[in-house]
Amino acid sequence: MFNIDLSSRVPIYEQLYKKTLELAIKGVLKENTQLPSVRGLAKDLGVNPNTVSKAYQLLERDGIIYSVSGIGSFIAKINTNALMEYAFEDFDKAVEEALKASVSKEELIERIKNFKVGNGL
Amino acid sequence: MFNIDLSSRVPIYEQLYKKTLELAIKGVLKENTQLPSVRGLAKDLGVNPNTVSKAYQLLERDGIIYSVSGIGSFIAKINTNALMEYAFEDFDKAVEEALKASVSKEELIERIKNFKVGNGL
DNA sequence: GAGGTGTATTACTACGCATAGTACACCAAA
DNA sequence: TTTGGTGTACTATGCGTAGTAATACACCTC
Repeated sequence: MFNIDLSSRVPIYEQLYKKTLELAIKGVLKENTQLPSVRGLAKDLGVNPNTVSKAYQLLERDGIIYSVSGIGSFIAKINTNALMEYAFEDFDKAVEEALKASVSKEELIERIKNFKVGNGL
Repeated sequence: MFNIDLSSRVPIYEQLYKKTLELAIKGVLKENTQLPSVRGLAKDLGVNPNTVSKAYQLLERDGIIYSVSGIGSFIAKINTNALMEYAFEDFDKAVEEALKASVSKEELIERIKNFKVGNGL
């Protein structure tokens, strides 16, 4: 559920943040669903509890989850539109870069149409 | 010509790499065009010569430029198709991520059509 | 009380980016 | 030949961030 890439240059806590957010957007994790405990998830992933804690704190700061001391962490009431905007964040940047590199909108659209999932790497 | 953002979290040498490649793709820098000298560009940008050197060495490794000791660095013979593939690298990643986050291709295409340059930040 | 939860703190290590300084080999032009 | 510019190489250092390690505390449930 929370696959992360330890060898990636993207920080672990950031991967956890994104993954959780992604699952929330997709609806896999619904409101009030309890997340794995800080220590439990850390053990599962083979990372330090502090790292998981950091991800959870960022998620709470941004209103994606809420944490209750002594109880656990849970998915918060979700504003779908706001979350969707987040989902477009990296996409917009990439589009901007491509356009600056003199790639036309039509080319980008064509590329999306022909896009096969699993191209990566 | 070589605007870079010193406060960005993207390494300077990587910004230089991308910027040079972008200019090569756009045709602003044509084959055999001489690039600024390592020391000269470093002074202009207010960075260390080693940093510029690193960018140039990566560019040479990837066949974007060629360097001649005692002379300078120049834009190499360009395989436009290959360079174009590079231009799509980040874009493809972003599309992949968006699709994984259950955003439809149609939504992405619509977003590109409505995209206004200068959205960023 | 025991054991689970989130939270906070301090110290430490590891790594990559960047700087600083120096040195060498090469080439072109005065 | 000398001078000054070029790329290249090397070592050392500083610095910020990520991550680990080890505690400790407060809270809740059973």
